[in-house]
Order: sequence, then structure tokens, then C-alpha cells
Amino acid sequence: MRVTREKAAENRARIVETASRLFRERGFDGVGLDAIMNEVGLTHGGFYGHFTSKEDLAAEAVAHALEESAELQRGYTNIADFVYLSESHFADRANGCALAALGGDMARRSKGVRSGATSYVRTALGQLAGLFRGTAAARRRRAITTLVGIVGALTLARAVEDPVLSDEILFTARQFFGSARPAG
Amino acid sequence: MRVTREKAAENRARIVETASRLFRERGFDGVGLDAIMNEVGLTHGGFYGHFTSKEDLAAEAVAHALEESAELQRGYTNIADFVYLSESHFADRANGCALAALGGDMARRSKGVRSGATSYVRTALGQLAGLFRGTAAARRRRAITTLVGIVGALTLARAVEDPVLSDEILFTARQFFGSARPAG
DNA sequence: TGTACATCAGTGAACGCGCGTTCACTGATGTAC
DNA sequence: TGTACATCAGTGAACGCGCGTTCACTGATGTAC
Repeated sequence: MRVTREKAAENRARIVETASRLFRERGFDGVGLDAIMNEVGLTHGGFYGHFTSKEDLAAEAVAHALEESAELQRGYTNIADFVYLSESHFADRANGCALAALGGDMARRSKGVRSGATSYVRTALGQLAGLFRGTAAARRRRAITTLVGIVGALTLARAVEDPVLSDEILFTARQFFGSARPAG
Repeated sequence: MRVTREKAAENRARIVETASRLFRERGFDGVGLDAIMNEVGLTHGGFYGHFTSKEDLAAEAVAHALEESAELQRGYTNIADFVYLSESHFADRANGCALAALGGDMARRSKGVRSGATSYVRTALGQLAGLFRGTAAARRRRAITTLVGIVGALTLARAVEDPVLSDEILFTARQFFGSARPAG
């Protein structure tokens, strides 16, 4: 059942991509390796040809989510365009921000996962800072308060059961953190 | 091995309290029932005399964390006193805010857990709103932006590996969300 | 270009462990008289 | 107040399942000639 090297590399990439989605949707502990491999269309036994452990995959999956989201946001030049607190991002946990989906859990994970999270935060802060004006320090501060605000808003809006409260949190945070134009 | 009704009630309370701590520290899936019962000083078999399932306990544990934290914050009348973003709260996950510790996971849990989270958010918003001045709507908005900001800051500061970045996040968020005096 | 062999990506059964849950049992507590 | 019995909180062994991980095997790919 050997496949071409090209196909094998593609399979590996699909495992990472699928895991990245499923972990965000169901949590690290909520998805088994066989669920991931099944969704890719392989059997679970082949997993260890590509990765040394599930935790290893988790680290790559976080890194992948980062690249994906950095790619997505490259086009934005105005924070008003930010879709971060949109209804669709709220609902689509699987393809959304890994910090909001897995944030609390990351603190308890391996070094690999946590260093992925660190890059994630650094990249997001860099991108956000680029949307503001002012001194470097002021833009940095603004980037931090904005990032913690929107990650927190998404987390709480998802944790809460009452859709009215969820909407209120998202709407208020959007106004406060998102609608401000780049400070002159 | 029957114990007095009083002792049994006390045992039940200690299970909830211990679970509340351990869940926040290691996550819902990171703690087994036997770890909880052991820490209380009982054997795991007795668990189902008190609760119908682990998920049932999880819901009570979240509710307990809420009461505990509501109690703690009852004394504050000025947001400047807020210890939320302090070094000690950052480090002590087990006794800190359940939203920051379990936030992302709550979205995936049972109705019981999520309704505990909902009460938690409602209570926190009510307490925070009491610290500000202005119209009810303005205080409410301010409470929301403050809560999402501080929960997000704590979550990200813990997720990140680099202590310098953690400190920067906490410090900046403390300045922005915490140090403001009640708005006149 | 064609053939023969070595390589190795993927298969699927199996292992071992932890964990949530159940259950027959124990013996102290609670209660009826 | 004391005695006899029923109750039931807690015990500890056992069950069943899922999951991470391993491994002997397969058969197509890659390579050496």
C-alpha cells in the first residue's frame, strides 16, 4: 500500500489540517487519533509514520491554525473590517481563532503547543499593531488590549448558554474594540 | 461504613469544592473521579451516592466556583482594587476565575455546565457594573468590555510560554482595564 | 527502457492502561418499640 | 433509656469501553543495474 512521496506529504498535510479543525471544534481531548485519520481517509495505524505522538500533532495543528489565520488577515488594513467578532466567526469554532477555541487548555499542554500559542499571540499582536497609528509603544498597547478583548469576548460569548447574552457580548465588544478607526 | 448525615453532607460539599479546584487546575478531562475522591479521602465507589455523573459534578463545580468568586469580590467598591490581573491570580489557576481556566471548554460541555457559566458571567457583569458610574447602559457596556478584557488577558498570559510576554499582557491589561477609577 | 530487488506508506489486529460506571457487600447510623 | 432491626454512606472489586501506541505484514513505489 505504499504511496508516492508526493501523496504521502499531502496525506501528512491533510492530517495536520484536519486535526487543526477538529481540535478547535471539540478540544484536544475531545478528538481521538482514529477520528482524525478516518476523516482524512486513512487508518489510524499509519499515524506514527508521520508523527511521534498525539501531542506532537497538537503542536503542529496549533502552528497550522496560526498560519491559516495570519494568511487570512494579511489583507486587512483597517480594524473596522475585522471579522473577528462576526456572527460567522462566533459560530464556526472549527475554522476560527485557536486562542479562543483552545485558550484555557493551552496553558496545560506540552511545550510544543505552548510555543505555537506564543507565536500565535506574537503574530496577532504584530498584525493588530499595524492597524493603529501613534508611537510604537502606543500601538503595541492598543494591540494588546484589543487582542485580549476580542479573544475574551469570543470565549465568553461561546461559553454562555443564552443567545441574547452572547449577542450582547459580541455586539458590545465589536463596538468597543472593533469599530474604532485607526487612531490619528 | 455508614457515616452521620451531617458528615455525608460535608463529604458531598468537599467533593464539589475539590473538583472545582482540580477542574480549574487540570481541565475537566484532565482529572479523574478517583483523583477527586482520593483527595477528599474517600474511595471512588461512593461517588454515585452523591452525583449522577461526572458531568453532573462538573456543573456543580462551576456553580461552586461562581459562589466562591462572588463572595470574594463582594467587598470591592473600586475597580482599582481588582486583583483579577495580579501575579497571584495569574499563577493560582486552581483557585482563580473559572471562565479563564475553563472558558474554551465550557462551550463544549453539557447544559448544566453552560448554565453555570451563564450565571457566572451575569454575576460578574453585575458586580463590575456596580463599580462604574454613568447610565445603566453605559455601566453595562463598560462591565462587558472590562470582563472580556480581563478574562482574555488572563487566558492569553497563561497560554503563552514566554514569561516576559505574559507580564507585558497582564501589565498592559491592568493599566487599561483595571486602573481606571470609577468614571465620574 | 526494462527487470529485480529494496524500501517504506499504509493496514488492521492487538496491547495496555485509565477512566466512568456498576454492584454486592459492610458496618455504623437512625429509628421503632 | 435500652434493644433490635432497617437503612444507607462508603468500600473495593469488576466491567466495558475508548484511546494512544505498537507491530508484523502488504504491496506499490523507488532505485540499481
